[in-house]
Amino acid sequence: MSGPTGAASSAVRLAAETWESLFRSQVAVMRKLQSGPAFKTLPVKEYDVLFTLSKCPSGQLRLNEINDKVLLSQSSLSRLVDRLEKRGLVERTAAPDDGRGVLLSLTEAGSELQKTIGREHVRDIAHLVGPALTPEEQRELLRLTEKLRASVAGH
Amino acid sequence: MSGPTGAASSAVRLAAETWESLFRSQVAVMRKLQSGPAFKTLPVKEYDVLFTLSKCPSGQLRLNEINDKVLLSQSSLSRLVDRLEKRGLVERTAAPDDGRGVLLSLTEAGSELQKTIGREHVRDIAHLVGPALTPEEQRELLRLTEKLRASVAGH
DNA sequence: TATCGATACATGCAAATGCATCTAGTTTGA
DNA sequence: TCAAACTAGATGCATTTGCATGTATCGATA
Repeated sequence: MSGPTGAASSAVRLAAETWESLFRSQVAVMRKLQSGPAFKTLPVKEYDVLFTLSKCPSGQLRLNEINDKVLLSQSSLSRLVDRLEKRGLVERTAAPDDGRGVLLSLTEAGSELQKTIGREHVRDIAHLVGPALTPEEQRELLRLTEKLRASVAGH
Repeated sequence: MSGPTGAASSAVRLAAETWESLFRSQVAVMRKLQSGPAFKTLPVKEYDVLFTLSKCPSGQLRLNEINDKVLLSQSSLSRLVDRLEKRGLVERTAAPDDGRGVLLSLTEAGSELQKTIGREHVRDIAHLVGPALTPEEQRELLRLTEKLRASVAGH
């Protein structure tokens, strides 16, 4: 048996290995997904913004809310939205309650494109994840990652 | 009860939601990690290459092997290695068995820097993951993500 | 063994990204 | 109530990234 130091160190090691495994699995899956034909017309990061908007009940999100969901700097998101707007897929609106804020919403074309890519994307995901894990395992993975995300978000 | 179509669609939905949750948790954790002081001196992606080399038993890896672990195009990795080499952290060597190949290895300075950053990085991970999940949950998450990664890798 | 396709890595170049900074609007508190 | 500190988002600029392509080597086949 190791003493307290050994126990603490093994807890640290477990956390590190868990994160490493989560990260590498994300890389492996993402690599496959983004190489699919669905993302020839629109990069994954841009699709992700359309997707996030499509899932939001009000249909509108502040840029800083979107920024929380995406691994991009504030300025990069601003310019990514520029590109989406130039393509007519999203619309910027002044936030009614905050003069500094910008609300983003999907245009009709943006919504259509999201659905089109989304259908294929979801199929690709199912082909990768479905054979890898049983439904119970998927539910458990969903639960654990959601728990982790919630804990980290509440920093 | 829904018929076969309903069952299939719910399996697809579960896979999609699982992936979405895995992805968002990765984003949340990575965001925290990369904003830490450990990565002021070296970007996370560059650290990841040093780390990968440090874990490899032979101490040498082919560029294409590293490329499998990292979410970067081949050309981006090539230039990332240029930067590491310019800083004296890694060394390129011709692969003995394949005239096209390049072996990468850590220099002494690279190994030192990896250890220094790594110690702090591991601590940061433990502070994020440790409070979020019990050790059993972490082990299960590790198992599930590794199973997923292995399945996806074997395409 | 000469040829043709595939693989490993590098490089030119246009596009995307992040840092620092700017502007404008909001909140705080003396 | 007004100045100072703070927040949301945009922009200049240097760095990083990916796509397309180039060069060299490898492997299979005829």
